[in-house]
Amino acid sequence: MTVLAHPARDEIRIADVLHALADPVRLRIVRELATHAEGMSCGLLELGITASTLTHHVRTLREAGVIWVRPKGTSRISHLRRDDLDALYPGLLTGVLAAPR
Amino acid sequence: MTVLAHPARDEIRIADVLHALADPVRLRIVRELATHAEGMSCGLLELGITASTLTHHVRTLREAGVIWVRPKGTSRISHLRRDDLDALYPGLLTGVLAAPR
DNA sequence: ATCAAATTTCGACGCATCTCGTAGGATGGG
DNA sequence: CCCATCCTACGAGATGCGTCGAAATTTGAT
Repeated sequence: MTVLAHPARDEIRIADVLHALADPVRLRIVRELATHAEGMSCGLLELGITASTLTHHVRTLREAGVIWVRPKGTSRISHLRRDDLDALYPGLLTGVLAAPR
Repeated sequence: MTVLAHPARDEIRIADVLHALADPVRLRIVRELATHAEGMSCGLLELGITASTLTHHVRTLREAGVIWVRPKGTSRISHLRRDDLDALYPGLLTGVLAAPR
């Protein structure tokens, strides 16, 4: 893959973001990334899924505008687009991350 | 139907709420209900769907814990569970409703 | 150049979901 | 009691989604 496509802030749509967050696996990824502001490789997470499934979820989050993904060596470093999401939907991310269940 | 089942506050799960909000039609319903604190019949909304499809969406929102539904005559009055959602996920509803797109 | 590690792509499989039409129940008015 | 209105239940069709395995790709190290 040459370049990873990310939506600009003004291209992010709330329905896509909500759909991206609605999956249990992706929600776990987002929670983990929220605790790693510097970014991290999602492949290091213990998610109980195969690598190909992880690729699918990371792409879903990226294309929805929830995370940034940049190559680093053979890995991909992901991190939350907290600034963009907070600007577009103030309180949404906070509310989701604060969820007791 | 005898009684409409609603999850108690502590039974509401974030994944269900996000899934319920992730559908365009349901998001429109939630936006409309947000402007009618006194509640309203969703059948009055111009959503471009059939009655049976509306029933499906209203049930999805109800079972996820997003709305209350109570019978009134031949209609069902729906209203947002804003207090419960704000208590569980402070900021989430605000962020969703503030969404420009 | 060769090899190993991380990730992606592709095809496929179930399962869920959104949609509708039709039929049926519940409520209120006459 | 009859009927109109609102909503629900059921079945069905089309689509979408999460998952996997196998093969291919990319990058860095030896």
